[in-house]
Amino acid sequence: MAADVERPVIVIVGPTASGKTALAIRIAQTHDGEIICADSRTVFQDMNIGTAKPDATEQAGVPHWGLDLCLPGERFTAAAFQQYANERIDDIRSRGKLPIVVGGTGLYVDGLVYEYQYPAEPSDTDRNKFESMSQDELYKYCIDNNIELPLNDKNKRHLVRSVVHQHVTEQRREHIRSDVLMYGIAVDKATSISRIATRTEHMFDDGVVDEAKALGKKYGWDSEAMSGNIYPLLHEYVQGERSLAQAKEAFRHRDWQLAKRQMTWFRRNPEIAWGTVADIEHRIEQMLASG
RNA sequence: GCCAGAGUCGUCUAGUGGCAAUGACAGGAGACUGUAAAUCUCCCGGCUUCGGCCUUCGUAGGUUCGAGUCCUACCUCUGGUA
Repeated sequence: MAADVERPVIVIVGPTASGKTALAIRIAQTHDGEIICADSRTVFQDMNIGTAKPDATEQAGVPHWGLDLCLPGERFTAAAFQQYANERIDDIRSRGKLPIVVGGTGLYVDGLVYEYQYPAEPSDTDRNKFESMSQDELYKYCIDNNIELPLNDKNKRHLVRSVVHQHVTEQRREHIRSDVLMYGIAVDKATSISRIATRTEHMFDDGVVDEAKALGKKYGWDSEAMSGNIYPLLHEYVQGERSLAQAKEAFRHRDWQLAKRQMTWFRRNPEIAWGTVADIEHRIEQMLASG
């Protein structure tokens, strides 16, 4: 047991299309590892091509966790991910394997790595009540009930949080799990854009459009899970509001914007060791060899 | 050739005498603790001792205290027409 605890949790982050998955798989293959995906979209079943979820052959025999955990339309939260990931880590270690967390969802990664203390969740009806209120109403509710406003009081989701967990203020990122090693894949703009372009073509060839159509039909285009970057524009394409070329262009653009937002999140994290895929692979190899 | 209309910040766009000039998109920075590929905040002509200063709305003139807005000419584009 003690020996297991010594094994680090390797966390690999990076923007979309940076090559994290392939890197993680290589590490896992050579070091008897198992992958936990920290991704808020691949948790959904049926969303495969559009989320760049690795399929069975791509997984190359490496166990992947965190995929297909729920149905689009179901609620899957950062807190749920934290709990799930911790269970997986414990399980993987108990079997003597190396846990590798791979993620593009900053909140999921932070929740796990900084051990966010999620306050007790109120009943669904309470939460639903507040979520059905408008931003203005929530703002007023805070004022009227003397509830501390969030930093960003125009952000509905943050307002809901303030109302639901009145006055709960957390210590922000004060400590990090001691058993975690974080690596970030740094990609320059030109490379990122060209990788995204290539992947976009592959996704269209693989049938993202048909997949999106099926998803729209089955779960509704307005489903929260379908709010992800690419689906609204695919919806427009399916309805004939834009040409294939325009759809692809918009697709690449949205993906690139996502990549930038992801980087904004990761950049602030001082624990991340940045480098190219080769750099990181090398460093991880060395660390594992000496450790 | 003539008649009409149009030329505004990277793009589209508001603006008919008080404007560094509307909105959107793009771009940049940032936030983020229960759906985060979400949602939201700030910046976005230049300079600034932050009070301002300078340069801008096709080009060149003109009228006016004052012009993106009015007048003249020219250039370009779009419709119409011997």
